[in-house]
Amino acid sequence: MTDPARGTTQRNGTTSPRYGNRPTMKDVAARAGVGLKTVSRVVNSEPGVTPDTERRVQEAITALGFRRNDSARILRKGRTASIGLVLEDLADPFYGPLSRAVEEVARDHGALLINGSSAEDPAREQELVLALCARRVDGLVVIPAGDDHRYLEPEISAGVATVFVDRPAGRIDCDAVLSDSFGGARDAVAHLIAHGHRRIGFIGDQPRIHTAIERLGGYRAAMNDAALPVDEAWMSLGATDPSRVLAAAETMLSGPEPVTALFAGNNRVTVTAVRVLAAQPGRAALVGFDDFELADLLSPGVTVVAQDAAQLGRTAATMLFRRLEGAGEEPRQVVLPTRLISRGSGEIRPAHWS
Amino acid sequence: MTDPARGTTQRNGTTSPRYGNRPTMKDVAARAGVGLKTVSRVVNSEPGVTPDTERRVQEAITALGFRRNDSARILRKGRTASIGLVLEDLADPFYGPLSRAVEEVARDHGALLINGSSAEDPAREQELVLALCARRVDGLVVIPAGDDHRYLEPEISAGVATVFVDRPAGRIDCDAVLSDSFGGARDAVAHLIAHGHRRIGFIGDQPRIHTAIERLGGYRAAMNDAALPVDEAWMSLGATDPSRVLAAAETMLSGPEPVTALFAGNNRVTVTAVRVLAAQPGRAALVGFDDFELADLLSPGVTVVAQDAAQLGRTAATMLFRRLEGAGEEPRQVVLPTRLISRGSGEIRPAHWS
DNA sequence: CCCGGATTTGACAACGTTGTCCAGAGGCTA
DNA sequence: TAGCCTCTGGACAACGTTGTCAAATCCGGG
Repeated sequence: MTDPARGTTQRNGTTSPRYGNRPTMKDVAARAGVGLKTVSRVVNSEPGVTPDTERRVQEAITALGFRRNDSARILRKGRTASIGLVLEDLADPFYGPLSRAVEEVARDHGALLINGSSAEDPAREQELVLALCARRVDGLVVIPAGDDHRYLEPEISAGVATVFVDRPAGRIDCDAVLSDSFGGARDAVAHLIAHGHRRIGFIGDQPRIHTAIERLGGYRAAMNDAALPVDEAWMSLGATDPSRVLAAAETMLSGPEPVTALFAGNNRVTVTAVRVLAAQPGRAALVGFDDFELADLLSPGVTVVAQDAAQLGRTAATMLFRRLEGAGEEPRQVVLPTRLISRGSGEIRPAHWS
Repeated sequence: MTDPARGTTQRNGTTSPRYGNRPTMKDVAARAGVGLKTVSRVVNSEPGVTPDTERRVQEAITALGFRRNDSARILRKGRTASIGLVLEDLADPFYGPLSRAVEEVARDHGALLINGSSAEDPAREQELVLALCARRVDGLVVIPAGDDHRYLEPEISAGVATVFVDRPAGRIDCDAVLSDSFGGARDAVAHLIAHGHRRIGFIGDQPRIHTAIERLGGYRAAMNDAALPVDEAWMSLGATDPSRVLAAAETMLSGPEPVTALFAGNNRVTVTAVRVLAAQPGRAALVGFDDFELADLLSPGVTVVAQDAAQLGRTAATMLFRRLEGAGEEPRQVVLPTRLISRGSGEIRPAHWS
């Protein structure tokens, strides 16, 4: 036995398929009584094969249950027709539609999608990205967890098309598709101010994350535009697990001068905030970043700054394939607008996003 | 030029990396002044290399930006360390956690996950599955759209470990992990009957889909157990897009003898039903199959039959890897229980699932 | 009936890696 | 110092496919 990783018995010259030892073009060729290359031609629908020969080959393929081994094909051709998507957590309702949109664009280009969750851990992000590069994916869509992506430089200059989404790349110059976090946050807080709120709290993601900082900036800008003071105690950045958010919200909502409104920095924070406020007697107002299902059916409805996750994914994937098709332009940054969907009580209820 | 698919210029004997023409172990070996196999040994941390030699190789690897080509490795070793997951729609909140759970188990086994959405189209399911087989994934987790999977027979007997989830395979004998749709549905409807309802409507997925039939069966069983008559007009199976569900619900809720309660066959139906009922003056009761975020904060809270999507995925992936590790047992079918979470007004509100 | 050109076919190398196996260097014992 | 053993390193084939190129075959026209 020459290779213990393969089937139970070594090849013995017959063409019968064996468990774990799939038939190859060579087997098909032998069975059809033709040359190896002729099988390849039939499999790839290349011209120059007589109908009679083709029939014989097709019969052999069916009889043996042959299926082309794409690993070998990929090795030979140099393109894998697959792209990688690294995001934070596939289970998060924000990333599902994004992922699906990327997949749809990939499909239009005949590519498969390899998916990985970084769990917001920079080391795991890097590990995943490099594993994908070793697989020689043609391109990468990355929602970064870390803030230093110099490790990607050799890959990119070796031709791996790369687009960052939701957050820009750190310390390298690279394509990116972002939402207007700053503008969206400013709109959200301005909305609260317009409704008479003066003491407004912001609960956001960890300060390591770009969008968290941008949204905090938008919050500050809106308060500043309205000449309102900002108390340090009104701003809380950190993990988005329910316990942390709950604690932060309760602190802001208690004390001698509690906030009268909360601005939640992303969908997970918003959901926890909804729960906290539902349990409070004198309900504070709430605006959340990211829309979510049934937000309009809660009472009161939750006003949100909506970003179109699917559009983010679609745009990124489209940029990626354009780059793969050869355009060697400078890296671009695309910023998509957000949309304030007002659902405060007494206001009209617009249709749910999408 | 021997191969136009590769870089802009043919290899010329130097070892410098070139755009689209990555360095190989051969290049590293030349630069480090060692043999090819020695580089392989260093890359794979195999024993039998002196520290000095190893250092020289490592330097060459770094200098050239070498990264092992896993396509070649896969071809040689016969295992891809990747599994495929074919589901209906990654954007559906039911599949996100499931997918994540599969990924997590795969990760524990050092495997990557290739993801594809069938869009509930049997042809697309087959196309995806076969594309994954051509990539020689080690295993497949399939949420089937079609009902005839004989096309998978050659693949399975060639060693592709396959587990079906949520719905059983059609016309082949194969591992499957299911939720107790029948029992869950019966519990749901029994719950409504216990609360005094006599005319109960069921809106479910297309009759082609196994779970839809099972849940309809559970509905019938519960009605039958209570000796209640069932009107044909109370049962509607079909696509789960909002317009169809809306029409079905409105028909059931109108007329001389409207239903007083609805049982929704899955999460998408439930969401639409919530909207319909919210717009109705005399609110009918609602129980839904599948739990959803914030179901408890709607008023009234929505009682659901919860299935643990993550647990489905985890179980399936675990079975898959066990099979890969060699156990050649008979195909097994695992049925996971569902859990009725009662949230009707006036009742206690248990914590949200998970 | 034979020649020229077009068409069909197959032998062979290459893609980049890993498994096998052998050669050479170095150390130890007798 | 011969003989043996261990350790390190490298040559080579193989994985299954596709691109190149040349050989074989066929056809019609002169």
